[in-house]
Amino acid sequence: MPRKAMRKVSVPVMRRLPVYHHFLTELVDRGVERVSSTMVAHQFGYDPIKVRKDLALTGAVGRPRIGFIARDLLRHIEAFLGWDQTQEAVLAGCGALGSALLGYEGFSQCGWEILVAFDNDSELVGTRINGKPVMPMERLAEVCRGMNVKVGIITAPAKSAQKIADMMVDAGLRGIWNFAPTSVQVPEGVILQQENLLASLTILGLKLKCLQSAKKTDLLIDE
Amino acid sequence: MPRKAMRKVSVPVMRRLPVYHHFLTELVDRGVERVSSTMVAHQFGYDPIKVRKDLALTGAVGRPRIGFIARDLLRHIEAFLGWDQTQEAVLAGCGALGSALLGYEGFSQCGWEILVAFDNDSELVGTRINGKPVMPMERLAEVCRGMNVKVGIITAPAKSAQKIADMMVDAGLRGIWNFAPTSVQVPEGVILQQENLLASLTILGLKLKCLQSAKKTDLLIDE
DNA sequence: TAGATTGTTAATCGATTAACAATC
DNA sequence: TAGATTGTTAATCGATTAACAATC
Repeated sequence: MPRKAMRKVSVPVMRRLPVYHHFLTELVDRGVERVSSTMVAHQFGYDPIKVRKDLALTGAVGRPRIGFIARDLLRHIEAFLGWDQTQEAVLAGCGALGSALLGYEGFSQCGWEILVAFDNDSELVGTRINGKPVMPMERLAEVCRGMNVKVGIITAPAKSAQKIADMMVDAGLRGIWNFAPTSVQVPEGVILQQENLLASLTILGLKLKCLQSAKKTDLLIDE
Repeated sequence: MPRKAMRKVSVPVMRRLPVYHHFLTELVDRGVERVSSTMVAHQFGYDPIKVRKDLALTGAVGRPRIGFIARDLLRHIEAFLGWDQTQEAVLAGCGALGSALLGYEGFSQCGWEILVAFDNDSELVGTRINGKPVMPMERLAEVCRGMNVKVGIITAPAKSAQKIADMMVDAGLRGIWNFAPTSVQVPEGVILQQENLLASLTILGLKLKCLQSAKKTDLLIDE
């Protein structure tokens, strides 16, 4: 096992690494064997030094003048992001968004698998959505404990989000990914990842407005 | 019209304001009339000074000892985020995720409306999904120009994302919100907002791993 | 070799946090 | 009034950027 550097990892870095990974995968698929930080940086308009530091975090080692071996770099990023290990989750709320996530093929790319979905709708319970069994909400704790799952995804309406989060915490889940457009409270020791689609759309709208009328508007910094 | 402060707005601020807005809306619905930065900060575990600065950006003015009038603050946030004006978009790719977005009620909260959806599937063309008409992809440019729409949402598979983005640019769109898990190139002057679900899930996984084995793991900074 | 790229150490820049006067 | 909260100005902290020696 390679010696891991004990360095701090910021959220921005964690957001960039998956993006690099995707780009590198495309390059490898096209037969490219060697990549440089400069090449990656240019693709995304980043500073090459920033990219080099990001990549260094993963433990990948490049060679001066040559750069990185693309496949090797990919493996390092995967190991760093935990994509080389299987991670399991359950999902609560089988509406349109929940169903979409149940069929999202991207998850398997990074080692995640949704094992079971839960819903209160008796029409759905017992069926399968994209191959995943749908069970009644009241079995959540039992199933999660039985399968030793630690992550739950909430794709239910806003008004039931807190109740579901409470059930998940009671079921021993330690990480919750919330798509419901509402703030949810979890106790200390439980990680809450809030997905905020409205924020993304709002940022797009603001950047656009800024671009269109450069005089009166506020300056926007992009990531 | 209130005098607007010409201050820089960072992406983190733009992400926090919608969250504050949601919380404040809940408070107002419960009959609360006055809120303080401290109250908001406590809800999200933020520094009160940070919240105060964020709120100050919107132009809202509070009173010492009293705080802000909740309704007034909401209006300022809405105006600042552009949520008080109608913004229109089209969507390309009516798969599970696209359909989910077409029915996402959150958009109307912040003034956005998806006018039309596009898809290549002749089974879908001519139907309506959640009330939105589905049209063939080749009509994209014509419809966008006719309706003067400037924002497009890509919810198509990764492999067709670039082609759709090119079509959108050709159709005169100035902002693209891409859900396809692939990097898309757009010319200068077009805003690209990349939605990266895998990054969010990866961050959750990393935080969880960090929490569980605090000794060997790297330090993670949360937002 | 020459030149490009890595990786590290220092400098900059900006966001967050602290300190404090003003005010209701 | 006393005390809490605002808003502003200064200090800190951390991420990004720059500089540069090492190396293939």
